[in-house]
Amino acid sequence: MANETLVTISQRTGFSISTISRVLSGQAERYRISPATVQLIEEEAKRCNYIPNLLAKGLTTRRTNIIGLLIPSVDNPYFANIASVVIRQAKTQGFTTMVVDTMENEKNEQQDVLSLISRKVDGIIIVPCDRDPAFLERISKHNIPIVLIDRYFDATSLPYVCTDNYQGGYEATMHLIGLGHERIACIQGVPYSMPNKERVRGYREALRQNNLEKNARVSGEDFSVQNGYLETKLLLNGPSAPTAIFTLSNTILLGAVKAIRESGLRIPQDISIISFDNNTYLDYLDPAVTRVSQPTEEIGILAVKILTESIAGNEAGDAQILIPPKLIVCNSVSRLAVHEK
Amino acid sequence: MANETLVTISQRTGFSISTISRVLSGQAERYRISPATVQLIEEEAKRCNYIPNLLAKGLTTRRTNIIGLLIPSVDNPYFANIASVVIRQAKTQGFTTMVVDTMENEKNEQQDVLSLISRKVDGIIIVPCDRDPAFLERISKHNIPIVLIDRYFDATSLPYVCTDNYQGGYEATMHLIGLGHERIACIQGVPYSMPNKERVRGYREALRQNNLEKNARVSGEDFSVQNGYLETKLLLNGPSAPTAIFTLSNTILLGAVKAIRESGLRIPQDISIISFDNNTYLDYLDPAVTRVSQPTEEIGILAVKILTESIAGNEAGDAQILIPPKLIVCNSVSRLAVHEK
DNA sequence: TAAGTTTGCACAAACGCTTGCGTAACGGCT
DNA sequence: AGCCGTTACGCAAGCGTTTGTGCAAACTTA
Repeated sequence: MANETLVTISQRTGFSISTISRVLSGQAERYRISPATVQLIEEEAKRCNYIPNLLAKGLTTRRTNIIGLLIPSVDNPYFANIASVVIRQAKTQGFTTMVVDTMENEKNEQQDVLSLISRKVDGIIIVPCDRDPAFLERISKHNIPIVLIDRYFDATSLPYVCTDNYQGGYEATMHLIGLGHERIACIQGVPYSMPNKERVRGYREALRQNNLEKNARVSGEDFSVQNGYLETKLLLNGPSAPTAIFTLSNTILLGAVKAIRESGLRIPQDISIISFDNNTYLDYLDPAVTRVSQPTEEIGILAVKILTESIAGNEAGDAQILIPPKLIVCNSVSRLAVHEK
Repeated sequence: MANETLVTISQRTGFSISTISRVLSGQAERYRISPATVQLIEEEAKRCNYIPNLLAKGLTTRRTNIIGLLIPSVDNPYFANIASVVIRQAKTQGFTTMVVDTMENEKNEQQDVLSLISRKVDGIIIVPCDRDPAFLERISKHNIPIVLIDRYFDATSLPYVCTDNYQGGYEATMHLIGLGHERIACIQGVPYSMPNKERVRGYREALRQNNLEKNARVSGEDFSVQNGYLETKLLLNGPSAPTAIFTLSNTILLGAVKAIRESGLRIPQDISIISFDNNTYLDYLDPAVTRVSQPTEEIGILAVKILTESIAGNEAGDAQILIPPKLIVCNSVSRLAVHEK
């Protein structure tokens, strides 16, 4: 009872394989198969639980309706969220998604991309962790569409959909300044990564516009809880401690919160904090954390849209899109009285 | 430069397709291909960037080295974590994972399973959301291995790897009782789901062993924040409010915390709380939440192991395994003085 | 009724790979 | 010289589809 194929149905109904194929793939009228025949074949297919072999179909049609999604860590809620959106959105377009976890390792990334190509995915959506676009650009020439998300490269023609990290950094900092803060420290993640660079650029620009550039303090080296913790310790114990800290990711935030609590300081009375990345739990911290929320939903949806268009041959494929983030204001930032400055 | 195949390599090297195939799939010595030939072919393959077509390979070998993973919600950190483990573990065994989000919908689930079978996955790991195992059992007869995780069915021979939810419910409740609590309310999720039933059973058994069964109070109807919020409101405003609340999931917990805060009560001084599910953020709530942590790592690893064994033909395939959870003690439960009882 | 048109389907090649079997060439042995 | 065992590879079938083309039979039309 296991493997029904077009052949077995053909034998049992007496029609040729091609007729069966056309009926079962909805091409009946295009090939003028009579309604009677169609019904016979469809009934038999149903009866014997025919399941088409998509490998064979893919081999001949050169289309698999699979898109590959590569992300650095499925375990990170931010990426999991994006994956969730992409999977759902792809499904509405008739695509199945293969999710690969590159573990933030460029070696893995290259290997995984090749593996997906081997599997003949129709297109690839990727959060690149390589510093160099060369590999992906080469792949892209192989006429397989690629869309970058969350991170992009400086001088590349690869299409991307990302948060406008510059604006996020800028708005967060302006928010702090607007409430009277002047000594604002920024704890960053991986310094060379594009999102990080842009966030820092926004931070600096906001300071500059308010003649505070001399107060700029950027430290930190990766997107880890540990990093947030250590850098915060240093800030709190150093000279002229900041009145506010801007953490560039949710992980860094957690480390910062831990360090602040250990020091006995209260948020926001003694020190204010603002962060990048959104998360349900941030509403349940005490106090709820003011943050820059990235438009994951829009990113996922747009990426799929661009990719599927490109797969369909419509060259909307070279879109390079930045989506503005949203500032979610909660209670982790205090308004400073003038004398406190 | 696009599509190199065995044929093109064959033409350029002058060797037959079969020879190329055997060399490139490491079967060279088994078929006594001379070292000189091997080197020639391998060099040419490298030079022209040959990428094997796994569709074709799958068609002939009837093995794809893909496993399908179906989970109810990629967006839920608990499931995302499991997915992460499965993907990583599967990769070490040479398998790629196709992740599908069933959105907690049994109709989707069936459709998704069929789709994966169409794609000729070698096996399936699934968090079932159907109440009835009939469909999966039928599929399983189709000689495609299936392993259930996180949830299982009562009277089925399908292999599974799950948390020992009974023990989790029992230990959490015993922990509360041990600290002097006697009025312990339990807010549950979907009542008929196996994990929920088992957790409640453990809760009741702990009460019973301490002659507190008359105090048992189980309410709630699904694993949502909303549910946790509403049920907690009811509990706090009802007669003889509990001294402790046991929430059966992280989502329910969040709702409960919100309700408690709104009521002005303090945790744990005024009311204690303990929850199911682990999450980094729980350490950063104030206070950090005492919780029953599910062994996601072990579940994922074991599930992959059982599945791959079964795929390999070794009938370790009918394992049914419960793994004990771990109690993580934080500060959300107070010790009650005797007179407070 | 002959010629032309339409209807309804079958043939067979192709997709890229694996694999059982066959066999030519060569060397060693008697 | 004849026989045999290796060595080193090639042949061709088959996996389950799709799809361009071909072709009888039926139906029109004049």
